[in-house]
Amino acid sequence: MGGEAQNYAVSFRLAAHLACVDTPPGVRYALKFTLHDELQQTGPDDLLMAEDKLPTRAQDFSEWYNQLVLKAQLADYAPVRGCMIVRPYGWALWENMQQALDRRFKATGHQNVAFPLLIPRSFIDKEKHHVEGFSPELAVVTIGGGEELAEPLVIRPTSETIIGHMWSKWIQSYRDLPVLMNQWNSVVRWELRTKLFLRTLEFYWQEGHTAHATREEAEAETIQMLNAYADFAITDAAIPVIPGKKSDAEKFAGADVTYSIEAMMGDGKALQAGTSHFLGQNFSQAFEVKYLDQNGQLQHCWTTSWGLSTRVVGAIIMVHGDDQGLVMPPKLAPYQVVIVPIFKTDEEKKTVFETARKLKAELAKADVRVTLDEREGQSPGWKFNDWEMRGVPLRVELGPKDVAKQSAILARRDRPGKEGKVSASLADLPTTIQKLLLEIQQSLHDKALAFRKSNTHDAKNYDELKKAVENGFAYSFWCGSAECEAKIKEETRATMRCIPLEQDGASGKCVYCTQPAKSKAIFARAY
RNA sequence: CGGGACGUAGCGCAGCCUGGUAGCGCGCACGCUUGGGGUGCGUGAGGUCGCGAGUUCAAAUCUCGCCGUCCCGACCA
Repeated sequence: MGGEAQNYAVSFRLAAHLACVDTPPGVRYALKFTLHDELQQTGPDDLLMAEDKLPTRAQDFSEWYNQLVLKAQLADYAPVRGCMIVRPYGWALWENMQQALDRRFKATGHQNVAFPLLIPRSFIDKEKHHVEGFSPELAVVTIGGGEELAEPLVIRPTSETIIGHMWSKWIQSYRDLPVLMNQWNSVVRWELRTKLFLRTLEFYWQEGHTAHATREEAEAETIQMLNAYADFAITDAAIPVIPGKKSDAEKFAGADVTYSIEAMMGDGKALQAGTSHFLGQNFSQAFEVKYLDQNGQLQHCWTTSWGLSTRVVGAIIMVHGDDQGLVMPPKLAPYQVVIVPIFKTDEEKKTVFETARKLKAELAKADVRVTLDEREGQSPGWKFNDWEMRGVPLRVELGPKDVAKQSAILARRDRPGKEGKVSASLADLPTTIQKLLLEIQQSLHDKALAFRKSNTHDAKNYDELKKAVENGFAYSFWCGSAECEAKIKEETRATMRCIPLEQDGASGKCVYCTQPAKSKAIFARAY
């Protein structure tokens, strides 16, 4: 049975109760206070009334996240530990992300492919670092068709090996290069500690794989795709990110250099939102991916790989979400606009729906992703809250008074309460809405960037670093030594997130050992 | 893998200590009411009490074992 669901609800109950106490007074919280007062009089059972409220982020960020994913119907726990089921609303968001990314991949000459789920165990063993990195988290198939397999198969944790194997057959000449491929799939890594979207045993992603004739070209590809991810995060997901280089301790097993984009979540923790690896010749040597160059010399290819996963769904939740629930960036939102009809009598219902359906068609025609909430039995107020929780960027409230005036109320999700509401005429609603959506997109990004800035500190010494990573990023000089990095991690639980590619060129003293340091790095506690 | 919590209706819980006909709320279905910020009332459907042994006339309840989930840590491109 759903034991997984029980515990969060236990704490949620408490959380809901505490939320009643902690929430500052205001119009929209009046109900909560009323409930709380009743609770005091009538006993704990009436807490049930508050059960569909979220905990606040300040009170329990982790619980807020867990609840929200389930309540907004983005995903649910699968019957297998650590696995998730992505529900239609969550998958619709992922599909929009896929499209936004796929566009960029195609524009830079990549083609989509599909490699198999099962990989011979021996393939993993061929690249030394890769084995070390992945062995503990492999799922292995040993029986097929009721028979013990001669060679165990692993469920792909990533596809470098099998792709390398095939490339060795396909690539012979410099004329065959570059090879620019990408695949959308899922991979399995046996993680010990899981959280919906952020770390699950199986997760959905894309993995790009490319092979090049020269180191320079492969390095340029690595950076190009890192930039594509950054552009996607900033312009489509409205998430400001820091592109940078990983330390040896944090890089991908098998890569020469790993780059990532790092984002700050609403609790000040860091999340690696995409990675791009320069693999050097590690895999081409292990799998003998070779080509004959213009001079008739046999050369090993230079390869790259890069990936971005459904983890970014988690980032969108944790960056933009507020105490009312999700806030979807308009460019990726499954629904950009929801129309909530308001009526009393059957006659009103008829005219309101007529106008609402017409409006929906017009918006759809203007390429706005719109839904009309035709559910029976729920009051408009209930629907307002429901769609706010689900993060729809813009709500259109349409009632008899509006139809009479040929106008509608627009409510912005990013500006809660009455301030976010304006009246707009029906005639030019599509234009007004398109403009508003762009505004919301921009304001989400700006707000997230302002938040990151205010929680990032140029920590000049170790004490300042310790303080900074309590609830944000420390941006500090680092000498580059693994020892300093390890000590910092051990003593503060903060890891070296990345060395930002953009540096101001100054040099200083390592935040830990005070030895000369040439570049600054981001340190933070991370998901 | 260590520490903690838990598993009873779709969901959240009570019942267990002290064994004796399985309960409450939400949700769901139906009806009325209400509807511009989480309406109110009534009626109704819904459960192998995680699984397996044991003790007992009798087990949701006591004993043992197993399985599973969540949280904290360790671990984690």
